[in-house]
Amino acid sequence: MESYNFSEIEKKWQKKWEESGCFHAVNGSEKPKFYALIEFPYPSGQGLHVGHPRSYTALDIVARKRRMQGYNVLYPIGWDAFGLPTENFAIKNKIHPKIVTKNNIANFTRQLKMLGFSFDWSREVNTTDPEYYKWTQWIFLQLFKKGLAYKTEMPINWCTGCKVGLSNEEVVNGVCERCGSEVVQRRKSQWMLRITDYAERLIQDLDEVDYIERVKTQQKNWIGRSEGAEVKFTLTSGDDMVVYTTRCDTLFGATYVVMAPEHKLVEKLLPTLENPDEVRDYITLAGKKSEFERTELAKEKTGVQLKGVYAVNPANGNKLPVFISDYVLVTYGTGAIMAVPAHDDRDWAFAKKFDLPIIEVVSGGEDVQKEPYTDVYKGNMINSDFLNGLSVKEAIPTMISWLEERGLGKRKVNYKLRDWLFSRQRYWGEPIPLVYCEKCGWVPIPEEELPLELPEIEEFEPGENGESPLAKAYDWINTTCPHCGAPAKRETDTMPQWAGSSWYFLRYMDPHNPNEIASKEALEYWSPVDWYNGGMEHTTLHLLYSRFWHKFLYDIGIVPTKEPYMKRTSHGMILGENGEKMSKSRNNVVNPDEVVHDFGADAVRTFEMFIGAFDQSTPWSQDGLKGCFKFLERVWNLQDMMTDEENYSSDLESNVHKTIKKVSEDYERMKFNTGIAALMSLVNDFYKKGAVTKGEFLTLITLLNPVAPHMTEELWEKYGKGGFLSLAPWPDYDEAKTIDSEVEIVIQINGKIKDKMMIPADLDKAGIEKLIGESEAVAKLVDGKSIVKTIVVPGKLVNIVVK
RNA sequence: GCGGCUGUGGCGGAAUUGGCAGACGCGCCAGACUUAGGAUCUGGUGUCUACGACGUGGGGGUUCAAGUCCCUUCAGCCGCACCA
Repeated sequence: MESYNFSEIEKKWQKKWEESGCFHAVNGSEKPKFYALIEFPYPSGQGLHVGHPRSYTALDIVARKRRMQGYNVLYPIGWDAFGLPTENFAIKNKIHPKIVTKNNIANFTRQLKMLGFSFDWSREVNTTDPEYYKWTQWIFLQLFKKGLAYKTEMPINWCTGCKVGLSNEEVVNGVCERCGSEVVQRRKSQWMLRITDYAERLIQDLDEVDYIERVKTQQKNWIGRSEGAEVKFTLTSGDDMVVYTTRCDTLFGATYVVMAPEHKLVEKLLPTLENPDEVRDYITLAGKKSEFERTELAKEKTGVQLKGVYAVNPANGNKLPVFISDYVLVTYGTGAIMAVPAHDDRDWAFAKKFDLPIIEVVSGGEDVQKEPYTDVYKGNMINSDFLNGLSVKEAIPTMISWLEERGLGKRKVNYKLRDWLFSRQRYWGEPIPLVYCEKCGWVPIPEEELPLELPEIEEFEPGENGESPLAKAYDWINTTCPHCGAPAKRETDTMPQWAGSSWYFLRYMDPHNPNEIASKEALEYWSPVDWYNGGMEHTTLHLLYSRFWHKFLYDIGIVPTKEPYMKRTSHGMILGENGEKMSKSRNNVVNPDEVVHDFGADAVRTFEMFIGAFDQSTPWSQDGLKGCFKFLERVWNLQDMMTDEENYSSDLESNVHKTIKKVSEDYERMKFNTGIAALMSLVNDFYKKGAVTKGEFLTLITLLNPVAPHMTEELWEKYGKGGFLSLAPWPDYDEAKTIDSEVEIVIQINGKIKDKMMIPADLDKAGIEKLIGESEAVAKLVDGKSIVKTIVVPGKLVNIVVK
């Protein structure tokens, strides 16, 4: 027997799989479908990270197993290739981003193929391919036509390094998520998508899908639904000021009101105030601060009273002072609040600083002059007129009804979610397919003109004034209005990277269709994605955005399901050997090329699955990888002790059936580490015995195939039943044979283990008790003490409680 | 501050419904085979004051029985962060 030459074997089978097209999914098949999806990678210049194969191998195992179980499996791959790193690299090195992307994709392709994933490469998509982004643009046009895309001037987060507007999500601790430069506020006209219209459905429909709980929680937290009420306060100036509150039960405890500095009413009131200059100064100051600074300085509350005006508390007619303060956000609720310092931390801090009254209206706390009492739904109402004595839970609806009857307020649901900033002043993104005409306004380009391709330009740098690089492509910009024919200009902003990844899973279903996103039949057959695995870092934004687009496509009759993904799981990170996150600066990066070269793809795949619990972060270990390589070698070397016997041997039969069951279940539950451990145990059993039957060996390599496909294909070719092992049937097990006839039970005295005993597995409680009663060993253990009681757990243990 | 996750041998980690803590792997120790071994095979390996006792971050509780359930506390990681 020749030794295990993994590099030769792996090349051989990768070639055979590719040439045969055995992993291609079939449209219009009679078989049941299974659609497994991994997050398509961003082809960065650094090449594959060892984290990528963790996710890809996991779903590869599930996909391969399902294929062997007779499913028509779609396991596709593609490239999320627009985006800033490529563009920045292009600018720095004066290479066209198109070329950079092409090179990076070539490298990623090589690396992915080297790892032997059963991707259907014939369906590869690339978000930067005009034939792909044609449909990204098409979806945008439908959003525009339905009024879900709109342009508005608004303060944006401006990255001083990338010179690009960022969404809130892309600003981390006041700096750009990508380049780390300072982010400042700027006003700019931007395209927005009305994701907020879908907020409620994005929460509600989570009930219909099988996402791991923490993903659902994160989606819900991000959308941030809150139930409360809008309450109208009339000002002494005669104006109405509406506040939003979730605690309208505390209305009697309101001792002042606050508006955001940007609130429209402030501007209006300014001329009538006693202190307009002071107020104006404060507004200017607040406007200069970035959102980060405003939140960063949260400890110290600031604000200015609008002198000369008061707000009338609708509950009791009290006149309350009116403030502006930047602790109130203009973007949430109504941009104005009623302050109840006794029962809100922020209001309390503000009241203390400005020496405002603090009135307790909910009992149950300590002295509210010393600290606010903020527990929700606890305590009873006091100092609150008709609410007195009610619990908080009762008081809220009572107050809302009272307000509604008098036209002073109404029930209101608010969301933290804001509309999606969809414009980027960048070159390397999908052009927004709209034209601005002086007469007609924003006009969509005719669908038959899609794709609107990116113009070829020389300079990709964004302008200092924040203009898109496309603004310099004069020939491209200047066009005619599709509506009236007058001279018009194209939109020069491009779409964010999220755009192409919001619908790519649909394109895989029918990737070469020139007429539609995908054919109706393909969408009907493949939708929804059965199982989507990806990183926790994408569980808020990418998932939310793509669910939003999918719901929109559902609404306009394109896709057949409300939700795109039936099941979502997440993998943990692979850390450096020192337990820290892998990074160049920490010098702990593991290069997939090197480890595959040294130990082979099968060993790397096996190790990445064996390394630890799939959803948990775990450090890399070169020794652990070696151990998995050794395991594969032990499987390979079993050839030497293999007999011709086709059946399982009688002494190991039960073991084999148990292993089939365990491995089948563990792969489905993503407990790959314990599944592989079971295979290792079985191999150890063969070694202990010094023999393995051919039947046992073939079952072993079939179970191992999804994890280590190359080596097992090679062994199947030598000993198996012909064809690809990857397409051979998954082994069955006989439930009856997984059950032992005799089991070992534990004898405990007062909960301490004293002895063990083999008994027939089907013995019931009474039978066991009888057996124990007759046992001399047990009698010795009890030794004259009186038995208080005996607990019998069939098949597990007997606990004798003695005195 | 809010939300979520995690604490188990020297290390990575196992342990359906409370029922033998430490599966499997690494590392380490010993033996076999070897000219040799950073190869391979076999055996051992939680701790201790060791025929017994103690052990799942700490403290308390429920139970015949707790890594698992309850209360409390500490530490670390991740996400959000003035959202009224």
